[in-house]
Amino acid sequence: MKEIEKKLQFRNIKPTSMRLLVYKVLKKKQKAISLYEIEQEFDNVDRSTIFRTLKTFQTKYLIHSVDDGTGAVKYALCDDDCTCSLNDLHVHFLCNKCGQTFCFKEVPVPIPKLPEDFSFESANFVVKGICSTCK
Amino acid sequence: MKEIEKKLQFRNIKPTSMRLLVYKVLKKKQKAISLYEIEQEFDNVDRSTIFRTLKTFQTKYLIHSVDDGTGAVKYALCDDDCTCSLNDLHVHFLCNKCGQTFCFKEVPVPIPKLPEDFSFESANFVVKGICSTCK
DNA sequence: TAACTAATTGCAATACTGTTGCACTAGCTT
DNA sequence: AAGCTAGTGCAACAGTATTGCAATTAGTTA
Ligand SMILES: [Mn+2]
Ligand SMILES: [Mn+2]
Ligand SMILES: [Zn+2]
Ligand SMILES: [Zn+2]
Repeated sequence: MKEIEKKLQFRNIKPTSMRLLVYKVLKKKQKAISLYEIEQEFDNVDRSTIFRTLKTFQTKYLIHSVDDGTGAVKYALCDDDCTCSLNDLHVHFLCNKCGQTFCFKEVPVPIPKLPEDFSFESANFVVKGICSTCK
Repeated sequence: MKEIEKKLQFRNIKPTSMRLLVYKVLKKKQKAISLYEIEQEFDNVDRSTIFRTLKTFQTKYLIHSVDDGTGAVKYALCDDDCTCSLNDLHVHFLCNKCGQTFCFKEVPVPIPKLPEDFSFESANFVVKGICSTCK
């Protein structure tokens, strides 16, 4: 338990009870999940509180977000040493069957050759298909 | 002018005046643009009509869509021989400065090696940076 | 041509996600 | 204890996408 508090403190986030709860949900899921999904995990927690918690987490590089095209942004825990820079970019996978979104942290985003004078700053690469469970 | 009508008919789309107008806007822009941007090009055209026009176009592979993370889906013309299959997938580029979204039709989406038992069906690859104009 | 039919369009209402203002509270500091 | 600050809850709002339904148009048949 202290474990989680340390993780937050390491990222300069005051470990309030709400934040610990949200963190635990993200930890438990081990996937990228939406604000709505997090909300469903609780009985009486306000959406905007979760929303602001996620913003805080993201600013401090505790989590990153993915837009998988389903309409809702999804969030997942970063690795301990993540700074959400180019090196930390990885491929995400949306299962067309179950709708779950996976972090493929071991699959880096390939950097394609761009036309002259277009610079690369970041990227969102979402692969869609069928996941191993739904196969 | 007949030119455009033929393009629509070739895709089995009845070339109504609304549809010709929407097509012409997409043609003129030569970029991926949102429903809202298309709406702005006209004085008195209903949003839902444009919306349904785009759905029709997309179903018939006349256009494809990109979710670039800006909140609004963007649409761009397909090539004549496009069937929106794996071969037709290409990289899109969102300029962080001007917000415009470009189709890089000559840059195919790289297919990364996925973990065991995850299948590839399609992908959305959006690169973000500064475009050649904003540079 | 008149009547009939199906597709298209316009208008209004709604859903869904994300975002903000503001008041209240809990916890820390002096 | 009083004051200060970050965090929280509630409600309202914004932006985009989507739908129901009635009105219109285009095409077809008698
Ligand atoms: Mn991830
Ligand atoms: Mn494109
Ligand atoms: Zn699945
Ligand atoms: Zn630009």
